[in-house]
Amino acid sequence: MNIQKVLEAKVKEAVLAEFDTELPTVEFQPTRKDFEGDITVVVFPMLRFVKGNPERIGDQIGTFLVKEVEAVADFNTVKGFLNIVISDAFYLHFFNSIRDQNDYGFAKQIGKDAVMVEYSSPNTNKPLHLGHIRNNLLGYSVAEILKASGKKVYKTQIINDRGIHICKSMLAWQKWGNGETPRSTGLKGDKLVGNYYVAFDRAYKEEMAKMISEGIDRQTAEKEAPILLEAQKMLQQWEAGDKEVVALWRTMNSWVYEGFDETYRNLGVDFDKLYYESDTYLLGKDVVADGLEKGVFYKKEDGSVWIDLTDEGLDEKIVLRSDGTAVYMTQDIGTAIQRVKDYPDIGGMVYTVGNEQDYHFKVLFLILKKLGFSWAEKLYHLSYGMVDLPSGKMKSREGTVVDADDLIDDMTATAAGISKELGKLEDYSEEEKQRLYKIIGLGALKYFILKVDPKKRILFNPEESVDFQGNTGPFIQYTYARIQSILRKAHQNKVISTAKIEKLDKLHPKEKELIKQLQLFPETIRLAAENYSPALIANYTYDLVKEFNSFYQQVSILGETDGPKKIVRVQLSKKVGEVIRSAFLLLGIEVPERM
RNA sequence: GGUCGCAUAGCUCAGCUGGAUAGAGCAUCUGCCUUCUAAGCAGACGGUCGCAGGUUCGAAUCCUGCUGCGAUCACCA
Repeated sequence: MNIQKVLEAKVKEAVLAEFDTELPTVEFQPTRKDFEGDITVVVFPMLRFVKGNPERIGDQIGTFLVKEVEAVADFNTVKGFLNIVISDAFYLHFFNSIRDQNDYGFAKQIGKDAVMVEYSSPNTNKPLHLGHIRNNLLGYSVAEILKASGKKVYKTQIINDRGIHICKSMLAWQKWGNGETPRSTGLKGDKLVGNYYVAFDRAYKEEMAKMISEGIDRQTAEKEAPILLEAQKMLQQWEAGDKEVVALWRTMNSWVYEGFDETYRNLGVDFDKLYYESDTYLLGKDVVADGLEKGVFYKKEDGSVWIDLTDEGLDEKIVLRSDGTAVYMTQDIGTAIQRVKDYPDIGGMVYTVGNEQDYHFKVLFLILKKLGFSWAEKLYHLSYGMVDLPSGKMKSREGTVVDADDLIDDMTATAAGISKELGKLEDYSEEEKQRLYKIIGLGALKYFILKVDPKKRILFNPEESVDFQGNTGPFIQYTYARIQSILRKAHQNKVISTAKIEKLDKLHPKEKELIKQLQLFPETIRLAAENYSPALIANYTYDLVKEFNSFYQQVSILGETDGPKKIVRVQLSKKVGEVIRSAFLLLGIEVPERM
């Protein structure tokens, strides 16, 4: 039972008994560190209903609570703040109640509705970079958090496997590739294809420069450079099903997929269902026809179809070109509907896409609502800020990107360097070491990205490597490893006991703080799910870990001579370890047994 | 120009539906490894919460205006 709920009822009771007044709500906050107490009732808001001196009101309520509520041991009132001291027995009892819950903090499945979470969704013409990493980590983590909050989740992505971008790579490969393959070059498939995308761009720019020097204006040059026209022609051939073009497209995409799979595997993300744009790009047109009949859309004289969103403070938006072909919006409408057809239990969707597309999703969701789909109310654009470099935006064509694979390797190498310096793992095999370095390196990277509020942009400076000390993934992993070390020793010394210690003289203040922090875990998961924010989980875990390290420093665990106390401390350490592990699982970060 | 987002310590970030003296980490400086892992702990230093108004008993938090940064406003994706 939640202590705050109990107190809320009792405070209301107290006010009714003492002042003959009914309170609508009671405001609580955790007691600040500088005061004695665990939970604080703010008296000020009551003054609207109860006349009098806040300090005296607080005292009266406090006296009532001490008398009526077993868990309330003491209180003090400072100005308008009634600080309530909760008994050690209550915390100990609470701890015992969660001690054996393996899935502590995770909600049971609520309702039948599933959520589909889309993330990653790359173009297939170039390798993944740091921006994609943020996207993947966010999407994956939010999916896990939603699961932990009791939702059924389908992870998905739509792979942008067709369009002018891939034709550019294909064309360049055709021209200058000499039949190169990942196998013949030893290059990762996505890297190989990406190189040709860059090669295309270089040639394109050269042609433009030449045209401009011949007196053609820039705009015309941009549109009419021969190589671009050639790529556009290739796209038309693809759409017409030209055998040779389609075969090349298949081959090059398959190279890219192999590369992507490797990166996803390294990153530790996965998907339940893949959608390909080549399958979905024609979807949505029939829906537009429906919407026309319903009057959601209207047709202009030239035959193009639009929606008027000026009433909602937006613009008019095209949903079908005058030649009857689909635009991006059309596809997205069709794809959303297709997904619900594929998974009828979907009650909502989350789109993990950068904030540059805020407007697009606002419009998309509005259209789907206007079309009357029940699930349209539960669509969420998980919009996140760009990852910028000190030099500005990352641009793949200009080679100013932080490559995903390289970054993962760098982080692993840094972890290896630090680890070797500390030299605590001499008895590990080389294989075990490599595995550990990767866990730590990835832990540093993932935590670095996920601890920041998704909507804020991230500045990544490749010169300054990501920290491994302080508020970082490795710090938290280190604490976990420390706990495991204690548990191993406790096991050897047979201090592990399943006995529930219900009575102790007194909890150490640090023990009490730890239990209080543990208590917050379920609520933190709920909040993180509600706000689609892994950052809340990261911050929670950091606070927990800081509290534990302080406890570890001040209080002897295995050195404690009092038997029951020692058992509680070991059990508490174990539980903290479990919560760290659970929380990090939600962030997609592994924890090591040693480091 | 219209719309949306962001602005907190030198740097990177917390700060829940408004509540007590605005918190961490990094960096700088002090201590602490013959006791459970020093990737740690304890402490010092560091703030006009972008600016100006407003609402309120009370504002970093809510409202308005302004400034700065970013994004977006295609029969592109």
